[in-house]
Amino acid sequence: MALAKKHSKEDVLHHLRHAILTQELQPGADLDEARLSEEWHLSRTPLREVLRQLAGEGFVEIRANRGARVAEMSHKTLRDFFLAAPMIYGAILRLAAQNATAPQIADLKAAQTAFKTALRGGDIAARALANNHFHDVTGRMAGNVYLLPSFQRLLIDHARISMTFFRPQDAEMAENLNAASDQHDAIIAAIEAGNDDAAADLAIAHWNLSRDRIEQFVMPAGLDLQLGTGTAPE
Amino acid sequence: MALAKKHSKEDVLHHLRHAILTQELQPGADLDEARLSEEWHLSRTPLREVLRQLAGEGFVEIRANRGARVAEMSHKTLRDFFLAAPMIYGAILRLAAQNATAPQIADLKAAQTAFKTALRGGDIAARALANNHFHDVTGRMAGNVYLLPSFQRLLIDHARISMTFFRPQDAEMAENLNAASDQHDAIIAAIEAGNDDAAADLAIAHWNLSRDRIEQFVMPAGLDLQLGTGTAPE
DNA sequence: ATATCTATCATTGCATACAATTTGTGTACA
DNA sequence: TGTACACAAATTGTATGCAATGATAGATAT
Repeated sequence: MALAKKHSKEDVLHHLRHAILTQELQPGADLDEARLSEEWHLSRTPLREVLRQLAGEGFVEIRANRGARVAEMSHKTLRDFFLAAPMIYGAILRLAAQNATAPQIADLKAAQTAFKTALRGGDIAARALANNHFHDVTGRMAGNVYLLPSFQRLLIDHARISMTFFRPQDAEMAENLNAASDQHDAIIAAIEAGNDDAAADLAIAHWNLSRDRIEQFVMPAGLDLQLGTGTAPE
Repeated sequence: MALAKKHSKEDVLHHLRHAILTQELQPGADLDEARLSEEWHLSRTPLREVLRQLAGEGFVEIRANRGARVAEMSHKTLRDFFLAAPMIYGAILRLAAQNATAPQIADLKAAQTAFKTALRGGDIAARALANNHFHDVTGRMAGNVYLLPSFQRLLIDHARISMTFFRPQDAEMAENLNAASDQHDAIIAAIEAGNDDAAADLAIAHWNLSRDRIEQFVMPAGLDLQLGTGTAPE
């Protein structure tokens, strides 16, 4: 897996980021320096620096003398998330519509194409990563150094939350995803037209859709069975 | 200066943060690993980790194979700053008013007392640090993990911009500072009363005041002399 | 005189060895 | 049986030496 000698530090960074975004490494998972350094054929010194950098980006948390763990997610996290997301994302998309350059718009379209491909492909992790990349591009379009740090953290947990709350069997959820894809298309159109009001509105709508998806999961319709009986009531 | 063996890593962190906030270390200044490690009696390994951590917090920038520098500030920075600040800070103060606990309010009052003392003391750097601490406390009151990263970056450059654009001789600027102090008092009152609308409004007003102070500096009234003559016109 | 190539120097990056801290386990004693 | 203490093991933190990379200056050729 990890034989390339040259950029192995970057490789670890990318791998860990992906693994955390896709929940291959779950929140709270222990990141052992010694194990990782063996696994990636890298000494502990640069590996510790990688973990420090990931901590700065919000992927992991480091406690003194107690090592690194994948950043936790709690109930409070969800609330904080949906409180902050519409505002930050609205601002990002508004600025993106104002400032996007032609090559950036090309990037965004490519990201959306990849997202649609991933949608058809059915690999949940690939979807989450593609979606993450789409939004990441909008962040760079906005180009505001003060907004970016919060936005990036939102994107991390957006991916993780999606992975947590996604039920592949559910038809309603599939429909929801198609709606999300359509919104991406609308977002691209608004940005390309430089219509910042429309872009900001779409941001809100997009996050509301996410919220609906999660509400479906957190507060499902009650099971139509009584515990311990194994038969439907009445 | 640095003889305590025990927490020297933390010491370096604090020192560098302060030095950067007060512009003792100016934007773009080179941070040499070897020099710092001698100066603080610490080997290069932990010192590099300190620099990595500061990079994550937005104090410094690291370029591969080319070392660390104090984070730059450009013209664009100022624009980005005043674009993002009212929104983020408004949100922070709104949440602070909703969520502040009694001990946090006590902290905030203590911070404001210290700020007033610093105002009278006349040490510009001390003022900037005291002001920074006041706002930092409001950030913790808000307690939203997604908003905090952007807020902290705003605070870093708020301190640095203040240090850059402050003219101690100017009477108008002294008056402006008193107004800022009064706003701090009003902010405390709004938070203590749990009045989130008022807190959010005060946030906007507070940043507008900052903007006025900087506009005075960036766009001063033209000098009443003609270049090259040495005499007043007319 | 200018430009380019090369050799040397300074600085950063990585690996290994060692020290310190924390965690886990066993045992003695109430 | 439960608690406290002490020792052992595992893991993190730090120091130092060496390798690799980028900057600088000098020499040579055009």
